[in-house]
Amino acid sequence: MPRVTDSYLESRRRQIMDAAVVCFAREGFHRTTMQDIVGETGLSAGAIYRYFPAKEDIVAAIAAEHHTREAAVLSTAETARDAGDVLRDLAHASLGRLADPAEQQWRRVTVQLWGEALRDERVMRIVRGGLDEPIEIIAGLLRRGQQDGSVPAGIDPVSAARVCAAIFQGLVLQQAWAPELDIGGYIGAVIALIDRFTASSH
Amino acid sequence: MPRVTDSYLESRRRQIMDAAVVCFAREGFHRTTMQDIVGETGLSAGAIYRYFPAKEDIVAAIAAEHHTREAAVLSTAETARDAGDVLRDLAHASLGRLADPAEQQWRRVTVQLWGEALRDERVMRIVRGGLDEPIEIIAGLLRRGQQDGSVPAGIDPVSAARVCAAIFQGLVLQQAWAPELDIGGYIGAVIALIDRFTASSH
Amino acid sequence: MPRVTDSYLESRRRQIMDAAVVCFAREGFHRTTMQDIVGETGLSAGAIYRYFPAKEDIVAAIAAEHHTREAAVLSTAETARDAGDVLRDLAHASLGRLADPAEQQWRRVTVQLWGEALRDERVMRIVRGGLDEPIEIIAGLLRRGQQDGSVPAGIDPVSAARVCAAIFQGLVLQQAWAPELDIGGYIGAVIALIDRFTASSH
Amino acid sequence: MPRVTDSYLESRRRQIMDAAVVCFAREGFHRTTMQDIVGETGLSAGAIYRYFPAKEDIVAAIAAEHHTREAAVLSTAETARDAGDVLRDLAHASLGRLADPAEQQWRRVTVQLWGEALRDERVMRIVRGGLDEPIEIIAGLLRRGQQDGSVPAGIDPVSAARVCAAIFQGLVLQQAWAPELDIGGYIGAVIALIDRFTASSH
DNA sequence: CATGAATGAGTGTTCATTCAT
DNA sequence: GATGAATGAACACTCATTCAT
Repeated sequence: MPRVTDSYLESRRRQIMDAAVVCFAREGFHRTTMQDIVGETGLSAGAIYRYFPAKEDIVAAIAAEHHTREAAVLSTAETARDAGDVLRDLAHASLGRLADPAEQQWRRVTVQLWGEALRDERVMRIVRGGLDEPIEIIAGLLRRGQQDGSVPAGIDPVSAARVCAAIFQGLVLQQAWAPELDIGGYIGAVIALIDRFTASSH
Repeated sequence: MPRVTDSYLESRRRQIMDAAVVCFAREGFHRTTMQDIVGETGLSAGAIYRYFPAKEDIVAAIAAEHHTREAAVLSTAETARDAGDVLRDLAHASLGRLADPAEQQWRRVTVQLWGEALRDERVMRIVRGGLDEPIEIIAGLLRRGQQDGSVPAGIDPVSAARVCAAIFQGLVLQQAWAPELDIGGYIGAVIALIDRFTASSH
Repeated sequence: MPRVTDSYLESRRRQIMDAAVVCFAREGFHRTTMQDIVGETGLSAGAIYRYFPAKEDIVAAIAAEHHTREAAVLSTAETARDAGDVLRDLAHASLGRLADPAEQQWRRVTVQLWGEALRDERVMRIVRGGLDEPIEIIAGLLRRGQQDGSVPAGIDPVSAARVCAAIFQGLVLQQAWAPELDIGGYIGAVIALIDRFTASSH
Repeated sequence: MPRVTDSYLESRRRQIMDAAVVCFAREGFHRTTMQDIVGETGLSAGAIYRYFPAKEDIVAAIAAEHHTREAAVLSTAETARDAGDVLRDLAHASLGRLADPAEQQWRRVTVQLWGEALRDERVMRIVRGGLDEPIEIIAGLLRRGQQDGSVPAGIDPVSAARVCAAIFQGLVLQQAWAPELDIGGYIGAVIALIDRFTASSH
């Protein structure tokens, strides 16, 4: 089966990562054995090691992909529009995405990556990138908002951005625990918060 | 008429749990071996099994203790004072507690418990209790606030309470990842949010 | 079974090493699996790892014991007697020992250790010690013999000692390959060589 | 009418065997993977299996080539010249060859073949041939020497021939372990031994 | 009652070999 | 004919748990 196209190789990687996500979501990283992944992919043990040198590398690859996906959402925020509008868009985009049932497994994996980051330097780097970049972007946004008066002065923009990130992270966690959670309501509450916070004073 | 006093037994449990927290914070649940805990306690393997029938039970016991501690903070919220004041107190109490460096290890363990809850029904029950009770209390608080007009109507109190919980959870996570994080600034931002949100309109 | 005497522990080590020698002699280091050793000892896999952290450590321990045994033979040579007499004693002692059928397995293991030394620094150190020490002793002996005239001058004592070592090593190898080899005849030839070499001139 | 010439096929075999010798000398038979050989040859895994049905066959082929080379040296001994002279020539030829640094890798492989012979019947046959033939030749030589009086009577010629073989084997081993060894000195000592042993009685 | 040596199923990983392309 | 991706049995080693002492 040699002399194979790059896209073939890439699709094998996908296959393994997808299977791993299924397993990790179901059993956690540590309770998932390579045999579980082997079973889920339909490949052989050896085949998997052709694409990933170790189990940890599958975890890291998943974390990295995760990060890439999440970063895509932020690109909408880079505009120079009104801070409140951008925050509202961001809330809808990032929180709204969690309503997609197809993403359910990712949520469970995300929560585990949070813990894994504490043990695995590589995962930490990836996962912190997924936190630090949004914080920076939102802090910049708030700073600009403070300059044009749409955001209250006297607040540390980075801390406020951390609160925004927390609102996202907390929802990820809560939804991982209770998938039936009312995301629309949650978004509504967040929007109300933003409205109040960035309310143009009369 | 027990051969040894209850307090003796309890202190042994403490000793094991404390050692386990040290190990779990350092290496994670799954990378921590019973031998690690044995080494950290100075007890024998057999002795530990006298107090906990299985490794998972140590995890569960730690989760339960965790929950108990956290619940204590909430007791201050049960008063009938002004919603904004209670929220501010709660923010100071619950977030401020994270500034205590002695609690650092717990934070790392907490993040892991979040992931463990997804796999262990017992841990899930405990850990969700630690989320659902605060949500209920805060939702009640907001409901009362909406009645007396100090909280904007038209917001789902439970969703808003979830946002409050998220603000706490997100900080726990962010601090586990970066212990040097500026908690004072974070609290400031949260207080500003509460101020705006519960601002007495007039 | 805890609180066990040192001699108990020591006898377990022996048991494992003896079993390993049987396996290594039969199948070689690399073709011997830990399961083979488990089967031969009657112990469990885990038990073996309590005494030796890795398979390589069993090999190293065997090499070390080997070396100790061999070194014992040399102690007879340290006397200040006539060089020829000492060489003859040494030939009888070291070569004669190979006639013991109980040592048969060791021979096969020895030959494998020779190759293993090329890959394993630890084994090399041990195994070279088993060569360098005898060479030094015999070279000293020959040097003294040259001074008192019982050994021909004009020969490099270290090189001659290497030849002596080779005569031993070669027999080990040849006997490993053909256990039925006539050791008595071999010793006879060696003794004749020594006689001629150290012939009292008159 | 082969599609490719025999010499092409033969040169492919050479290429593989040369690469294998490099790998075997570096890592030993068992630690060398087929991938190592693939990497060293630049051929594909499949290609190698066209020339050698199994890894063991590469080892066997190397052993056979080894034997062929060594046997060539012996051809000089078949003359009917004086036993002492032939032995001296043989010593120079066979031991002197070891001084060639280009042969260094072979020495390391040889020592491993010795151990491998104990496990692999095919290797044993080849490698024992490399011992038995010289022994036979030298024993014959000594026997003739005993008849014409140039070699002391009363010594078993086969045993003495074994000692000669041992002197060669021991040097191979010692040099594999310490390539910087003084071969000239060693040959000097051997020649001195032969001189004494075959000294024309007068 | 405490101990810690023993257990053994299970783990992640390797690698000689095959065979679809 | 050549390729190299795939195979999968086998490997060294781990570790939660037990129980003889």
